[in-house]
Amino acid sequence: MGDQNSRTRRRGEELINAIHTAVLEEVVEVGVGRLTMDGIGKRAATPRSTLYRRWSDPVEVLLDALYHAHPVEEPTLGADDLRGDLIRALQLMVSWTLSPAGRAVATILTDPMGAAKMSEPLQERVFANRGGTFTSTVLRHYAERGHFPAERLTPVVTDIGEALVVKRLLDGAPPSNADLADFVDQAILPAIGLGPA
Amino acid sequence: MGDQNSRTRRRGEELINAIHTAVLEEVVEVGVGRLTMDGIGKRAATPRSTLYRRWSDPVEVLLDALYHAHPVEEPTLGADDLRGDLIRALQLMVSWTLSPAGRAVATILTDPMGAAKMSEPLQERVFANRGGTFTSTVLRHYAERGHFPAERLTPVVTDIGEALVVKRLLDGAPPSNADLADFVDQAILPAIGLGPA
DNA sequence: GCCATAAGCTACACTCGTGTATCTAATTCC
DNA sequence: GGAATTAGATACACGAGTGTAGCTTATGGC
Repeated sequence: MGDQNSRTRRRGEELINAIHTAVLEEVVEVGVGRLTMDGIGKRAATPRSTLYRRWSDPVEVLLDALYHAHPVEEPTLGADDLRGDLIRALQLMVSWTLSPAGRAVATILTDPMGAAKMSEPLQERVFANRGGTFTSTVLRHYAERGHFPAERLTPVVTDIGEALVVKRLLDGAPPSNADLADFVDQAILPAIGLGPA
Repeated sequence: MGDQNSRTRRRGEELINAIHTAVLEEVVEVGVGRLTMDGIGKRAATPRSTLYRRWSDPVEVLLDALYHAHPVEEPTLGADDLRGDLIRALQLMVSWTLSPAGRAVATILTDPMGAAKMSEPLQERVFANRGGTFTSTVLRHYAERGHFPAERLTPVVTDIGEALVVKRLLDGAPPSNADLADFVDQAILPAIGLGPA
């Protein structure tokens, strides 16, 4: 007995993954401003000295974790199903936002100091992959195929879906699939002239 | 010379106002998580002991400041000008959001710890005054007078304007009046069936 | 003008996070 | 199985923020 604590000493990838997981959890809980090597170390059950061997400060650890997180998926396009594709694009956005990396990014972007310190590296890594907003990919596709007048595709219109999702998330209640369908039916589709009226 | 530092010793209201101003500035700069008695005291040029005589911790100071801040204005209703009233309601929202108290509230709501600790007292104070969202007051008024079908007035529709404003604010670019007009013309009005199409 | 009130100032012990340094011991490569 | 590597465990001095306490001194009411 008593050999459980020493039987597994994590190394390399395994250890780093544990640390990455720990930072992402930690930042969501305390915010970027209160991110500390101590907190990360305790959560990952590793001494600070191990952290300092690789990173110089908590923000470096966080950036590294985000860099290694899974990238954002691209919305997939169905065949002639604008409404369905819009809903799926918003579902994609919601599920990413609720993932550890997504929650961490949200925490950073809304932090007074975090946004200033980290927005540049974040832009490159997290947002460069998808070329714009989630719904705009879908909307552009169907506008090009003449499903609705292309002049309706303004910056405001491509923001509507994401804006409604963000507002619900800020209110603390992640939108359900039914909510997303309402966003599409009651806000986005009317805005491109395909409303029920 | 040398009597400038002792000529004015602030007392009562004057001192408290200075402290309130200081907390609101401080919280916007560092966030709720990093709010300290020390920081507030330095910004207000008053020793910590004076703060502790009145409040027990930084969050108490902040809540007190918000409690004494000017409340949110109600949107005023013009005569038969739905579009103009909607734009004015959003202007009201933007200007409040950019005020010291508004910025402080935004910082609190998006802070991981702040939201949990303070949302209840905040709800009562800041949001109780206006019965809902900025645009919904306007929309309800015109729906009751038959300017558009009342069944279009869903929770989603009353959120559109606020959601777009919030998204722009999060992006770091407060919407101009022209932007607000676009929100109304391209998103809200179409959603209630009064679009250009 | 006197005096109670309350602000300004300073010091103290305490906690928490920081970097760094040093030592021990588990893993892995050869 | 031996050696190099690298995680784990302390320990340390340092700075920042915390509450508290005590003293000094403007200020305003009487």
